[in-house]
Amino acid sequence: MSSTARNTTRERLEAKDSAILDAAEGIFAQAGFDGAKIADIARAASVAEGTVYLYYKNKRDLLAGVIGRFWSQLTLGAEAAINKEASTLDQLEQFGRYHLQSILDQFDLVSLTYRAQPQQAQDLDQVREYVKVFDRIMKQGVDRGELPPHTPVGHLRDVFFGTLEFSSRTLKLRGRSYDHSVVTNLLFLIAAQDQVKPASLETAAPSNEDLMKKLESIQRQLKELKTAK
Amino acid sequence: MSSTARNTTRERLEAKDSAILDAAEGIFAQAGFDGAKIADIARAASVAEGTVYLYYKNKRDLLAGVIGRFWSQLTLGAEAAINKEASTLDQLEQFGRYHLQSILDQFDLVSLTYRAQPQQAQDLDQVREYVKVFDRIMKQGVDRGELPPHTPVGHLRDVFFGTLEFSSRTLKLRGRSYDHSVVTNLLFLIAAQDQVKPASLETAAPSNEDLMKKLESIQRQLKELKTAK
DNA sequence: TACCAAAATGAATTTAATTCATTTAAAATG
DNA sequence: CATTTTAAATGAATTAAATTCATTTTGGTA
Repeated sequence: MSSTARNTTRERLEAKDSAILDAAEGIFAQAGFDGAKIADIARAASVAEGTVYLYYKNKRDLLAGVIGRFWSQLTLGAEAAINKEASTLDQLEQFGRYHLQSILDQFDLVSLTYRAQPQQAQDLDQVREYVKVFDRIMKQGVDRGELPPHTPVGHLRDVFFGTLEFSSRTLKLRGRSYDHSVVTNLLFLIAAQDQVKPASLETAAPSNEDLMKKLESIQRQLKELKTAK
Repeated sequence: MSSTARNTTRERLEAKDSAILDAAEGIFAQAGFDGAKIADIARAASVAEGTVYLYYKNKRDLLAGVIGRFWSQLTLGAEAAINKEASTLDQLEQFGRYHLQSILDQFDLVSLTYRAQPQQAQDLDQVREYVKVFDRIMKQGVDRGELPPHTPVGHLRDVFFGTLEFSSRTLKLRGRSYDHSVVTNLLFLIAAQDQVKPASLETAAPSNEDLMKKLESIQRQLKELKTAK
């Protein structure tokens, strides 16, 4: 067997695998897991039903293949969408925008990601890779001194992905499309957490606005007291 | 047919419906949607397979029944867990704690809620009712002046539920149990937003009415602090 | 007690995933 | 290039489980 021949064979097999994944992705997205029939997927991929089972152990495994490929591609896209020279907050904004747009575009596939208990732990490997994009941005932010050293990255990760996913559901439910204010608000929330507030300069007789600021400051302190207990 | 007899009959039917839901809840939670067999559910409920179909059109509809009941009960529990006299942030903390604890306890059922595209829009009615608990707390907060009038309730709702659900997934994934710091961190984020207003949002000069509301809020919080000691 | 209608049953049907004996195509051999 | 060997593909047969429905049972009413 020549090396050329082996390559050709492997390429042919990979092309068929791709065709099956493409077909499955379309049918799963359109019909959901239960609604998708292997017979339809096989027909769409121009192979026999039995052939699907040479590439994937069963229907669940086929779905895992589709989902895995989806998140891998998302990771590549995210890395391309983020400018590593930009400030941490800018990078988070780029990533947030990319993420929201992607999960809205491919809402049906994303929904299938979290169906039931993933049987195999490694079913979610590619999702974990994707999540690391966030972790890298945050780590860089801390290293650069743009984020405080105590930044709770783990918590913020859940805030980031949880908020964007629920926002995408809300948008879909209301039949609306990408809304940048979702990302803006989220970033504002994350940024506000570390905000250092400058002391205000006192000059003339206090206005109502000044009074309000003073009251707000008292309220802040009260809240801190309560949080502390 | 006497009214008493009719009641007895209805009660008997409702008891059977309950038995089927109980059985289904257990089997679905344990085996997932695909793994759950109607035959097993029927056996666990001590009815024939065919009987299940007198109460529910099909397997999907049965799952919807289980999920709907679950969220209805959660709504009742939430309302009991929240002290309506407490400050907005305290109520949010009570709700957040209750929510995280509940979805961790019944993680498998919660996961089934979002499986695939819900065919019927009204499949999520009970989830919507549950979400209104959050909206009511926020509305009260704005009315009382404890939250600024421009508070983006819709966005914060997605932050609240999204963060808690993703946090619960993270905790489960790592084999950990309820962690109060998740709720504390989330509340801190929400509170911080309330303190620091985005530069883009112009705030009108506060009226005396605003000042009075703020003072009333502070007074309420002081009372709570005193009671706590 | 006898009758009727509602409720329940479980065997039969249907649908769709999965298997596997057979065929076809590709690679290695000489 | 013809032959053998191995890998890949096929689709009919098998299996598993949801759903249906003809029949039986039950509870209420007269």
